[in-house]
Amino acid sequence: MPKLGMEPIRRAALVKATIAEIGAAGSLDVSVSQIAKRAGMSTALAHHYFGGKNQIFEAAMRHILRDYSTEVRDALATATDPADRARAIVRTNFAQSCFDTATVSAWMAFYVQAQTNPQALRLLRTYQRRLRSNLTHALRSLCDDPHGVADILAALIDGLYIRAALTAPDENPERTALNVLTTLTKGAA
Amino acid sequence: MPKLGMEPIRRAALVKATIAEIGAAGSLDVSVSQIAKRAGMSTALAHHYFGGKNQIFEAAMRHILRDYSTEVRDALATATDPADRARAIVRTNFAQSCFDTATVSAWMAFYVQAQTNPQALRLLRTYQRRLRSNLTHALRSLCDDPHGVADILAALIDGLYIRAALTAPDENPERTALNVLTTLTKGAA
Amino acid sequence: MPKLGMEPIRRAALVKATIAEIGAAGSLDVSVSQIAKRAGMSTALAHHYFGGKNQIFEAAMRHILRDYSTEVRDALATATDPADRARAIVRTNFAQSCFDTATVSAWMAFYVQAQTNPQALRLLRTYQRRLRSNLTHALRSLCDDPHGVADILAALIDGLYIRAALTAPDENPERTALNVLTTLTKGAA
Amino acid sequence: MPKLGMEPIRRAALVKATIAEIGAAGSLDVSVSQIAKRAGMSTALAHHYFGGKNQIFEAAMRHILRDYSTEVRDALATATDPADRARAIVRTNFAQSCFDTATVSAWMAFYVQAQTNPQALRLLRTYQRRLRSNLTHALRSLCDDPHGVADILAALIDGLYIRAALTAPDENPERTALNVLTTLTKGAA
DNA sequence: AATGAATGAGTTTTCATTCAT
DNA sequence: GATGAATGAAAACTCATTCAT
Repeated sequence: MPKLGMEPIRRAALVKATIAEIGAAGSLDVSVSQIAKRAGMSTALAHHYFGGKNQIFEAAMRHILRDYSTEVRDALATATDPADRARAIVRTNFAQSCFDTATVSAWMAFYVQAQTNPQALRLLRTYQRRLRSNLTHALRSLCDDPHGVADILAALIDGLYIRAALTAPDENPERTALNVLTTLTKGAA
Repeated sequence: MPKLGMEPIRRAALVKATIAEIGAAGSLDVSVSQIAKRAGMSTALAHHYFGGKNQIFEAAMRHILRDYSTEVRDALATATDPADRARAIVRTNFAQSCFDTATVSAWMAFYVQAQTNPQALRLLRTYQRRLRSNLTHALRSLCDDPHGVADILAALIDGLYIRAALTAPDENPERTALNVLTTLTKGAA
Repeated sequence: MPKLGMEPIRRAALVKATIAEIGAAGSLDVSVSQIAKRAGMSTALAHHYFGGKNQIFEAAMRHILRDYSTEVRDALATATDPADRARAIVRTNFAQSCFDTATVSAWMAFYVQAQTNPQALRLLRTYQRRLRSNLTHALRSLCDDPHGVADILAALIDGLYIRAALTAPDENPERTALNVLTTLTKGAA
Repeated sequence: MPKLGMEPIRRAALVKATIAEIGAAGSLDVSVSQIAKRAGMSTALAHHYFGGKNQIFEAAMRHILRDYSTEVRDALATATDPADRARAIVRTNFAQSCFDTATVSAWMAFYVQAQTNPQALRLLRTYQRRLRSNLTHALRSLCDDPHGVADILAALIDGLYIRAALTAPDENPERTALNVLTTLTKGAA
């Protein structure tokens, strides 16, 4: 009895398995074989549904970004005023989920991939554009140069994140970022 | 044709070739075979002089960090007052040499490696400690909380660097960083 | 051309090829590549089915021991009284099949491997335990110290085998062993 | 100042190192590089003095056999009557020195090599001929068939040695062999 | 007498991918 | 829809051997 409509289920399973394996390996050095095994299917099927290893990875990356976007949107939805919106964006970027081994690995892999894989570069740009746009919007009424301050905060968030994720897990990057937010908005936030 | 004392020459050639290959590949997915060929020798000799692939990579990473450290030291040597020292540090981090394809790739590879390779993590920490220490020292007389400001600036530098290197080559990260430096030191810088 | 259920076929082919190669080489200095070629498949497939070189060897060793055990069992089945059983055991150990080049090589390789490979040591011990137990059982009613005589006969069999296999192919080790058997059982056998 | 007459010193050092390495490895899987390092010289020199790996091994084998022969000769020299001579030969074959890891490994390696290396086969035959001849001589006045009994004892010694060396280090092979000697000489020994 | 330099050929092992069923 | 079978290509690494010095 051939099952119908398996495609989305299989694809989701593979994406999930890919992220898990990346997390376990700490890098993209993960074989299709490992992914397929974790997803409970043959490598041939993985290829059938995605066409190749790169496409599996791309789907996983997209998935991670989509998750991230959803979290940001949810956080923004509960915020009541501009200052709150700005703080919510900052907080989302340092939520526990962002420090999952798999997420960290995927993020670092993004940076590597972006140098050679146009698809990955596009995704990374999408993320950065969205972050900047969200921040600019929130800062509009809080300071004179929302664009400029958004650029600063966005870079600061990335820099603090890398340090916290890789080399300084004990620090409190969220507080630091919020402090800078306050400073750059002259307390308006 | 000198036949003795080849070891340092070969090692240097391999390190140089490694960095070049990393730059060309945009990642650490580079084989000893490629490196050895570019360095003009057999893979056997590469293994003979370094013992293994990892050690070749480590030597290359150390080389990059040493170059970076030298540039910082030189820049600091020409600075005349604290504010100048702080600005010099910032500028060095956005010098042209930092945006060589090979350097960018190595830097991103660092982030990936740091998650699983203790040696790489140690090197990354060394870099970050040094940057923070240099900044703190320069900021001592320029603001109330030199440690805190140094942390912010260090993270900001990393974040701006990644963006400039990967996704926004046209912007002027140096100016942005210098502006923040001025703001956080209340113009004292 | 059957395409399913190849695993047992391939494994058997590899074991057979391994024994043949060991025989041809006269030692365990045999590459997976040689084995796979003789078995008519790629090295990748050999690894796929066995996991690694050591496991291929282990399977081959087990196969040889299993063959030997079968021969002993068959010989014992046709014996009618204790004395006959004892003589059957001795004869089996000097049967033509024991002097196949491949078998001899595998046996000598066993001795070498036993020094460092616990798996090989275990197999060797299994063989020796079985031989001793079979002999003891057969000798029970034939002499006062079946255990002691079994130990002597077992060692004698091994010693005579090595000499016949390696350095004295013309002698008649079987007769010598049977003579000792007669002497030590005071003619009861 | 080129040293003269180094050849015998170097050769002896290499032979000693070879035996030590074989003992450490438990097999002949020992590289010239390891041997040369242990002997304190370059691989090139090892080749210079011996011509190749096989010749180094052969020299090591010859050395082991020479040592063994010396021990037998010394033991025979102190014996006073035929029975004592026979017992001395047996004892020498189970002396502590015969159970050194290196000696055991070399001995097992002999068996393997004898199958393909004529040189090794010749050495092995020399050992066996000598053992048989020594035993026959000692047994001449102790039993009716000294040749036959010598063959039995020689094989028994080898068989007991292998078992003691590889799989049953706790047993007392010497006593067993001496018992058989007594039996086969009807107590004359 | 001695060695550092160098390599070609070979080792085991892994993997993305294809295909017949 | 799903998979076992199969492989070519490549990876890292090792080693006996040669040669110029």
